[in-house]
This record gives sequence, structure tokens and C-alpha cells, in this order.
Amino acid sequence: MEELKKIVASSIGIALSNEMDCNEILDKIEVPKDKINGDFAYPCFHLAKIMRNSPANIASELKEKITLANNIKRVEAVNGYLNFYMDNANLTSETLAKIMNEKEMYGSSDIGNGQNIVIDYSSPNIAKPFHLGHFRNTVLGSAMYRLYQELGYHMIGINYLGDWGRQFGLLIEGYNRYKEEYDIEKDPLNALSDIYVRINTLAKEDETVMDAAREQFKRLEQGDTELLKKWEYFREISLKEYNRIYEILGCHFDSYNGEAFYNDKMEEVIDILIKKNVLIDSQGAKVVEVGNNMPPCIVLKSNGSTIYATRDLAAILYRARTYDFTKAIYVTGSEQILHFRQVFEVAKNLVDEKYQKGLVHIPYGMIRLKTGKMSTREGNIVYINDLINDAIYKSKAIIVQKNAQIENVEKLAKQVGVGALVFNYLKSNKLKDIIFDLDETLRFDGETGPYVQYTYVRIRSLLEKANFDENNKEIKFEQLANEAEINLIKELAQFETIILKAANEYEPSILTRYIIDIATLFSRFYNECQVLNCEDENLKLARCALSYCTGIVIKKGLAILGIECPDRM
RNA sequence: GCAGCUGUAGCUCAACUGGAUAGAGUAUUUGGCUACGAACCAAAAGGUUGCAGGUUCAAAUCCUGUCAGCUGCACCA
Repeated sequence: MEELKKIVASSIGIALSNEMDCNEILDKIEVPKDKINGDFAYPCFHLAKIMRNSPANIASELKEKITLANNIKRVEAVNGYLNFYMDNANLTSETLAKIMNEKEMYGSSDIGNGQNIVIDYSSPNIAKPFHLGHFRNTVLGSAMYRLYQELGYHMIGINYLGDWGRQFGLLIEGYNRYKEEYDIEKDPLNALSDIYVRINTLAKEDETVMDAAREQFKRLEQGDTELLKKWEYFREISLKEYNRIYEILGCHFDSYNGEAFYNDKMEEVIDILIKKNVLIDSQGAKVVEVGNNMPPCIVLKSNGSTIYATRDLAAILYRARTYDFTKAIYVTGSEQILHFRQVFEVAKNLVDEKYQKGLVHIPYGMIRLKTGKMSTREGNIVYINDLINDAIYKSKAIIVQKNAQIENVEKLAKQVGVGALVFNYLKSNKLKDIIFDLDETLRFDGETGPYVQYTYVRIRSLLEKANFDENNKEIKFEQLANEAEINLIKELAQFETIILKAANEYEPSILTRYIIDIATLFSRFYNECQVLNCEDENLKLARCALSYCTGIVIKKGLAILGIECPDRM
């Protein structure tokens, strides 16, 4: 596509007797929303002043000067636009041949050149169950991980566990008091979080309980072996639960270094900041001024202890040294926007410019309930275990109803149900808040995961019946000439561009919507064009190839989002 | 009070970063299975892009003001 665009640009350049820079022209060229207006369009409005003529006149004058060659089939001047109609035969054969040739590699590139990108995502707090907020984070981060991987970057996924802090004193204290009442091994996270909630309320009423908890954490910090063992135990059983979910979501981490890991790495940060003379006293605390209308960043509390910003700074320093990253991406809720702006500003004192420029915060909107915000106190948290179970249960019912003979229902129901969830959460702009609605989340018709999976299943079924040989090199792609076919092929040609765009904008929803478009265009084609019953053997083969290529793109696109594609459903 | 995000069809969301008649899904009404899988396709209807100004040949998009919702603003993460 880009090649064609350049051809168009240079032909305009020649028609303008090279008065305009070719890149400038290239920049102005757009793809019309409505296909009636051609494959490319050049708006002539900005030329009006320079050439002292009306845009409409300029367009029609230019039209006469354009030579029809190099795939340019027709040029029209409409409403001050110069519309280009390209010869589709080349585009279709080139695109489909490329996909048939590259197969699963189609869409990948190596522009990342193996450079390292660290991405910090999911990062739950130990001993608390996974809820919807974590889910959105995990799914988003995981998609970004794979998007950049597709571009040839070497990814390092970091699960920055919330595994340190005063709450562990409370947890230990609560555990000592209540452990007999729970079957912790059976349901660790719910048991531990229940214990935590109980001890927390108790501590608010009773100061001696809080003191006991403080004492516990102090001993933990000092390296009390027994307490460390307990801490490790909490961490382990929590992680085991999280990993179960990560496996379902198909996401991957290369490091589980949490807050505790940076405990002994903060001193150096303080030293550097002191040496750079940027650490100043303010109301008893030590802060760094960050300007830009922002409040200062607290690095040491007035009691001398460190704070989350200190830990994030230590992490930046460590990650720069350990991974030599090109980008360090942080996926967190939008409520932390200010925090990261401050931290990134302070980090300018710690690392080289290369790393400073690589720091990226990806914020996402909140998930709330119709009744308001989720909160443990209100007891209205949506746990991801429950949601996944609901989704699987529902998809199983539908699968059985549609297709009673099908095998492997359990696995299928998981693929479809979880796919629906993930798809739903990657469908819209990440910054938008989501009002959680169970019925809406588990919808299977229209622009949903199951719709796209279903499209793929039909393709598989079709190809199986046709006995299609995916290595056939004798396919006559130029047979594909009707509108439904051409529209689909043009969209397939965009795959690489879409992946690049989704990665650059840190916006997986761009890819999600693209996959919907592909599925819709295929369904239209499938409805209008006969494949198996097609009398012309060459056309039949070409249509099979088109279906095959569509399947490749759908499957790969979904895989990047973290969604599996069943062969039957 | 200051700062950030969001505001588009009844509902959920798009709109190639300033371009042509603002598009999808859903819900509603309707047509299409003795038919390559109907979890599908097609059609109708649905809009003063929160509001008011401004810049521009051209504004949902940029600027100013304003309203509403959310978030953050010092020792929680």
C-alpha cells in the first residue's frame, strides 16, 4: 500500500512540475472513507492560495496532467479532490501471494531489531484476589507485550508484585490470630484477604493491634527468619493463584521482582539525588522539585522511611542497568498519571537520556459498577475467577445448544468464554472508564470475540471441505475481482500497518477493531460469493486462498490480543 | 481552588490525528436457512458531536470560555 501511495505522490509531483516537495504531497494524501472516491485522494485546497485558483479548477487541471501508468488506472477531479483509482489486479495478487508465502509470519517485522523493552504490568498486591481492575491491566499489558514482540523487539515482562509494606505486618498478625478458622490451601487468596480485612478493622478500633502489626513488619524488615518464611509462604500461594489466571489469559512474565526486591536498592537513589543536590527539605520530608505545575515528588517521608516513588526510582535505575532498555513501559490506572509524571521527572537525575526518553506510562480508565466504585468494604468487588466461570458457563450452554455433537466442550467453552471477555476489554479506547455490566460483557453477538472466532471456524470448515492445499503456487488471484473480494483483500493488506499503529499508540483496540472489520468483510464475501459450489475451478481455488489468508490474519490478530482460535465451535 | 481524563444515535463505541453525506454494534421494525456453519447476511429508522464563541476554503478534531462526570493534588501504592 505504501508503495502505491508513493507512486501516486510522485505522479502528482510531476503534474505540479515539482513545485511541491514529494514528501509534503505524500503527507497530504489520504484514503477516502467512501470507496466510491477511489483508493487515494489528494485534497487540492491548500494549493488554492499558492496557485491563485479555485480548488476545483486546480484539481481538474491536475487531472489532465497525470499520466496513467504504474497501476494508476483512473483519476477523477471531484469537489476539489483529486481521486485516484488504482489497478487492483496487482494489489490483490501481491497481497495474497505474500500472505500465502509468509503464512503465520505475515504482519511481523523486524524494525525492533532485537532491542529490549521492559513492560511492567499486572502487578497485583499479594494476598488479594484478582479483580476486574487487574484484569484490564493484565490484558492490556499482555497485548502490548505481544504487539512489540511482533515488531521484533525483545520483551521483558515484569510483574512488579505488591509484596512489601506495612500491610504485611497486619497480615502476619491476622494470620497468627485466625489461621485455624480457614482452609488456606484450598482458597488462599480469599482466605488471606478475608483475614486482612478482619485484622484491619480490628486494628482501627484497637491501637494495641496496630502496634503489634507494626512490630511484626519491623521484625520482617530486620530479616527475622521465621517471619520471612511466612512472607515467602504468602507470596508463593498468592503467586500460584495468579499464575493459574495468567495461564488462562496466556500472558507471560520474565521477572516477578516486586517491591521487596528493591528494598535494598533505594539507598543508592537517595545518594545520587543528594549528590546531584536536588533533594530538599520540605515540611520534614525530603522531596525533589519537578516543576511543570506539579507538586514536588516525595522521596523520603518525614520519619525517614522510603515511599513508593523511591521504589519506582530504584526500579528505573535497576532496569536501565540490567536490561539496557529502549523503552520501559508501565501499565497502571489513570489515577497514577501524576505520580509517573513526577517519577519520570526525578529519574532524569538517575539515568542517561536514552533511558529517560524510553520511559512510558500507559494509563487506562477505571472499571466501575452501575452502583458506583468497587470497594472491599461495600463487598461489591467483581472477582475475576467468578467472571471467568460465568463466561465459561454461558459459552458452554450456547455451544451445546448449537452443536450437541461437539467434542472437547470444556476446552472450547474456555476459549470462547475467556476470548469474549478479553476481546471486550480490548475493544475500546483504554482511557475510557468502563461501567461493568455482566450481560454486556458476556454478549456473544455482534462485535464480539465469539463473532470473530465463529468467522474463523467457518473458514476452517470451508477449507477442509474444499481440501485446500495451502502450498499451492498456481493460484490465479486475478480472478478475484468483485467488490466484496477486493474490499476484503485491501483490508488484509493493512495488517502490518495496523500492528505498527497499535503499538506506537499503545492502543490494542486499534487491532481489535481491525479484526472485527476483517471478520465483517469476510462474512459479507462469504454471503455473496459461492466457494465450494463455484463452477469455475480457478475462481474456486482463488476464493479458497482468500479465505485461507483471512484465516491467517484473524488467527494471528487474535493471538496477539491473547485470544485463542478454536477450529470448531 | 489547581491539574489531568472523558463527553458523538436510546445504550456500548468508531471516525485514517483538520477533509467529501459523522460510521459500526446493540436495542426496535423487516427480509433472507430443503442453502459452503443463521454465534451469519441484508434493509429501514435512529445525530444541532454537552453548550457558547473563535481560527480555517474546511472543525467531532485546534484555541478561548462554560457545563457535567470521573481522577489526582505530601508522607497509601
